[in-house]
Amino acid sequence: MEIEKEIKQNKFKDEIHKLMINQLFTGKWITNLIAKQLKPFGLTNQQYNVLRILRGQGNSYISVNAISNRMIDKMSNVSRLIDKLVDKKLVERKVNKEDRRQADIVINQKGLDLVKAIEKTEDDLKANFSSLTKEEAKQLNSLLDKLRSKNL
Amino acid sequence: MEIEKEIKQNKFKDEIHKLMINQLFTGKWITNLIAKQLKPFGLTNQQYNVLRILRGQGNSYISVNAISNRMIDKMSNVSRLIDKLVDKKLVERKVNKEDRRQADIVINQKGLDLVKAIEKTEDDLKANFSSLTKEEAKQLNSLLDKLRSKNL
DNA sequence: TTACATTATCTGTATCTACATATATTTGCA
DNA sequence: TGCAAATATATGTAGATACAGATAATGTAA
Repeated sequence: MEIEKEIKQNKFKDEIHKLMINQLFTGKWITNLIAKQLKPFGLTNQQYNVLRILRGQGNSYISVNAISNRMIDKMSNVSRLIDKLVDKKLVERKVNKEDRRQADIVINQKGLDLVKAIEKTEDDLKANFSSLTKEEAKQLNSLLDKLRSKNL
Repeated sequence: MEIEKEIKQNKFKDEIHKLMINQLFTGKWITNLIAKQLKPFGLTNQQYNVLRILRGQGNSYISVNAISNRMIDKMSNVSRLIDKLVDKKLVERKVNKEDRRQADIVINQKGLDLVKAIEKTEDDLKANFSSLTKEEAKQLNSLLDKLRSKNL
């Protein structure tokens, strides 16, 4: 549906204004789709994001700060996010030997299994994006990248 | 910056996967820009969204439900959002005469003044989007609309 | 080596959010 | 009419989030 109908607004001040709204709306739309996908697994979007980052590290440990830099949503309290994952016994945390300020985080087998199980539902999620051709998706990606590139 | 660099991920499973991440990231980016714009005025993004919807109604009252339908983020607790705006004396709420279940909301002069003051800072916000031509913005808008249109 | 700045993480707090449920009112129909 | 269903909004609760500041360890320079 066109953004005008989604939020019942029939005119925008200009194309940029419309783009902002459209972008916010679409971002929220995807966030909700993912939240629905994750709900049966008891994970929030951010927790899942962290688990996938950790899986990308394989067996090697990674600091809280490094996780934060890789997150889609670079929020301030990755600590408490890790707390939750530790509580759920999906990841392990220990103090770094060389730098005792630093926490070393690693995903464990239970965490890996969970990520794998969630990925089995990826097709259902992707079905929501079938309206674009691969070429259009590519074009959209490059426009989004360009949008964020301030050339002031 | 390309999304790969923003989140330090050098490959994505496919174009759709990349698009999801890119979209989420860009949505968050805009949300944060707006939050920063609004901070000096003591409003959250959602509160501002409601104020603008109310301004669009002029002097006529509008129900909580109708506000919710027009919001970018159709959250469940518009009631408490209105509470905040009433506390700040920016809007007024009264019971509808014909249907006593319904709350009638209207923006007042202080609310209108605040919206106007915020709009004076719009140019600063828009400067962040100067990297796209009007034509590209249009193209992006139509791709986003198409993205959300499930053709299953 | 001691003091100060820096870095990495954690915690306190207020607020926001999602979800379920409650309350109040109105509608529709037997 | 009277009563169940539907509707509109509000509230309770657990958890998430943003922001400021605390804590602890490390780096650095006199």
